[in-house]
Amino acid sequence: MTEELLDATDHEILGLLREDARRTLSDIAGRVTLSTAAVKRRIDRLRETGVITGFTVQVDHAKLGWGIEAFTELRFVGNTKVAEILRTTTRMPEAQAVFTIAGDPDALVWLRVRDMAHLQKTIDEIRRHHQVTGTKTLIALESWARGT
Amino acid sequence: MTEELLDATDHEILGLLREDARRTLSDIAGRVTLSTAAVKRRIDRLRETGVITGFTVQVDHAKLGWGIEAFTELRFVGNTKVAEILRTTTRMPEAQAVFTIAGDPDALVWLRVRDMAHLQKTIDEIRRHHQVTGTKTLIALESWARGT
DNA sequence: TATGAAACTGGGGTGGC
DNA sequence: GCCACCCCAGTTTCATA
Repeated sequence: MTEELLDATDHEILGLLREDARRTLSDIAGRVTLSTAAVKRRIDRLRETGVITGFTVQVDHAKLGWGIEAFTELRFVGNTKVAEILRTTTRMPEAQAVFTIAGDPDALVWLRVRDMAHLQKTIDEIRRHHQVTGTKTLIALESWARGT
Repeated sequence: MTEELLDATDHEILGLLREDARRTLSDIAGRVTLSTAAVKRRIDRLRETGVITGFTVQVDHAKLGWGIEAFTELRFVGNTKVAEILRTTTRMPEAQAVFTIAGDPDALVWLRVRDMAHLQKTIDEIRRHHQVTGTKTLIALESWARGT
């Protein structure tokens, strides 16, 4: 992993795909001045080497009725296992991302919920699954995420 | 927005596309027992109504050499405008997401960087752009995000 | 208003250069 | 890396309940 896997053209292609993963090969080829076959080979290689891990849709969660975003900082008793935290929280549909932290707090969970009652229920559920000594929840006023 | 926009089949289709946005129409059609034309119409409608906002690739940032994730909590002087925070941070390639918060801290920035020196530089840059009274940075040991 | 069947079109897969 | 071919996915149309 010390050697550089990608050249400038690969990065260009990655950028174009991040903007719109459904671009056709010829569209990309035109923009990076390569042939479609060449572009295809590069994309295939990006997938094989694991740089590209998949393709998804971007969804407007507010339109689905999940309009509230929050962060919950978690503090645990000393012997709680990091893997355990990830395992239980990642199963919750409300969890968008989970980070285990070096320091205080011990973990950070990005939540997306329908309303405040739902948020309350979700935090309670997290507390129930772990030996949580304390939580602090930050409610987002506005948010932005790369690629939306 | 009070009425339910989507039925069960729409949610099913959304779920399939989130797993893999490059599924063919006939693949989806087979799984939800509809014709390709019907599936296409539903996906088109999801795009028109803004539920689906786009299609992207999922990238393994560690493979690109951006292996470190961190959160920076920001505190500002009273008169700092929320819009201003979003505007400047979202331009930084290191920022993955930005949240303005009701309470303390005032904002939360999810960063992805190459190494500790890069993290330091990035935090410095954020501080330079705002009337920041304080920052606290949490470095992630492990992370998980929905759809990876 | 939503569906399914079928015809049309254009992009992706492949192999030769 | 380029070009040309073929096939299939995506799209459109139309009849239907």
